[in-house]
Amino acid sequence: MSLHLYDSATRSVREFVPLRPRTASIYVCGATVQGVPHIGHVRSALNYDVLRRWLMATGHDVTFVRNVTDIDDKILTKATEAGRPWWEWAYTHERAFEDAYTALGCLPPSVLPRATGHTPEMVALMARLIDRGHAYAAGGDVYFAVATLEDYGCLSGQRLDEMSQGESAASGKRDPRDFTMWKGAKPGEPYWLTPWGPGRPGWHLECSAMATNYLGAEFDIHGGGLDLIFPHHENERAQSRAAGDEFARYWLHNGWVTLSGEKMSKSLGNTLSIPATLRRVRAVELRYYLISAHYRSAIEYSDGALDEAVSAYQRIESFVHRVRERCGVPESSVWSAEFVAAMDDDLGTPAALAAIHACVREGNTALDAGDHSAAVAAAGSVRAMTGVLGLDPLADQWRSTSGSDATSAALAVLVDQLLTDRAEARHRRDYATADAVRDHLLAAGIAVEDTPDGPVWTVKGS
RNA sequence: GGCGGAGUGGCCGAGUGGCUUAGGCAAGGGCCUGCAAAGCCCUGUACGCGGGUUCGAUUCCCGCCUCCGCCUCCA
Repeated sequence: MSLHLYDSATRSVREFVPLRPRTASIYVCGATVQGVPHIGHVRSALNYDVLRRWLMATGHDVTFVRNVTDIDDKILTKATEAGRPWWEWAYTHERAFEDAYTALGCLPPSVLPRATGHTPEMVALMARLIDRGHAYAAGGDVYFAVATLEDYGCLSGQRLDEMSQGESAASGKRDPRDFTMWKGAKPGEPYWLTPWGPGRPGWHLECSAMATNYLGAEFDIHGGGLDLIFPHHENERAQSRAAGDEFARYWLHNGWVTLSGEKMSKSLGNTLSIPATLRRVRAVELRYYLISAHYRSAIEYSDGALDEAVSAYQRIESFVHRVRERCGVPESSVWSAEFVAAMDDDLGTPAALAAIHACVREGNTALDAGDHSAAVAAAGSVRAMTGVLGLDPLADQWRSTSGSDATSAALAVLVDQLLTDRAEARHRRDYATADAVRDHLLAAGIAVEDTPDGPVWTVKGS
């Protein structure tokens, strides 16, 4: 079995065969940086991060492009409302998105292109399309003529004759279904110069131009949220195919995070921001929650479900920590066959997590039996598998930043002294004193457990 | 109107024509422990409704109900 992925274009699971062996090129639609990131945005990024990590783990050299849409109607509108320059508004939110992705453990992209930095490529693409008769300039705008592309609509399953009529009057469209590739400048708006007049990029054009600029005319995987299939991805595909590019070979789309049964979206205002969520749970726990459902399923967010995910993750984490305290740091080792099969089956993270939990149970049993080598082996596997998902409890990413090595060492001396006192109290059966020490430490955030190897203490949340 | 997705045990959430019918969380019982904690073992007996196909359907087919998404702002 090798990696199989569900391809939205063919509506089927297909074996992933990269264009060039042992490599993978991925383009993911990033955010329009108009506001604060919410957990739906992060879920999307997380899914492609898991895809990327699995490809890397299985020996692929991955080029991963995630764009930033930093010029758009909403950015201009919101910046104006806030009385700030549009570029400051965009960059502020770009930083907020990058901070969220980084906090959740997403690997940085190979390149993070901004729309505003790629207008020459967009102009070149429009020129090719106009030459080929697929696009036309009118009234300062440039439009794509959808009727000129025979299979327009095939990605999303839309039929041209069934499509509603789009924005109507006052534009220079020849056909109301044509979409805007380039918007002519209005007074006071930023603009870039083109042979057809000053203006700014339309949303679809920028992704076609940037994807092919960095990945070539044909590349492996194009990803994004389910709502991007139409019109965004349909139009990207239309532009690039009409220009003669092969474009994406596999189209992946992730499901929603819904809130109160509705899609979380900017326009509905029912969003749950990342900064707010991270005040409640740790980033790694949120990551576990968002990965615990299959990427194509909808997640109906609830505080209760998030709490359950926190407990589930802590079970894994606590096993690895117990092994570390009692047997030394387990080195990342091998994946189980079940884990590999799950990941290869369209990134089956639920089954992959089940494989991890099976390994945790085996390891706990070994630890209880005093079989340290089996426990270390299990913990090594757990580290390897959680590592692929970006959830390794001992990864640097998730290390507590609360203290330096020096303060940790100082703390250890003090705690060990208290535990020595407690051991002496227990030895003379003075359990009241022994329990008082334990309660005292617990109140300070230090949990003490008695094990066959002696007492083990951990700082909560480390 | 067109296109698409979903309804699973107390909760989250996979999956499958029957076989051991994931996994986690929560609950109850047990083991372990001075007591805890953690862990381990056991228990619940689920697939929206009505038909059909089949030896057998939660899984396939038909109809119905409910919910959700997209149809040029959206991860």
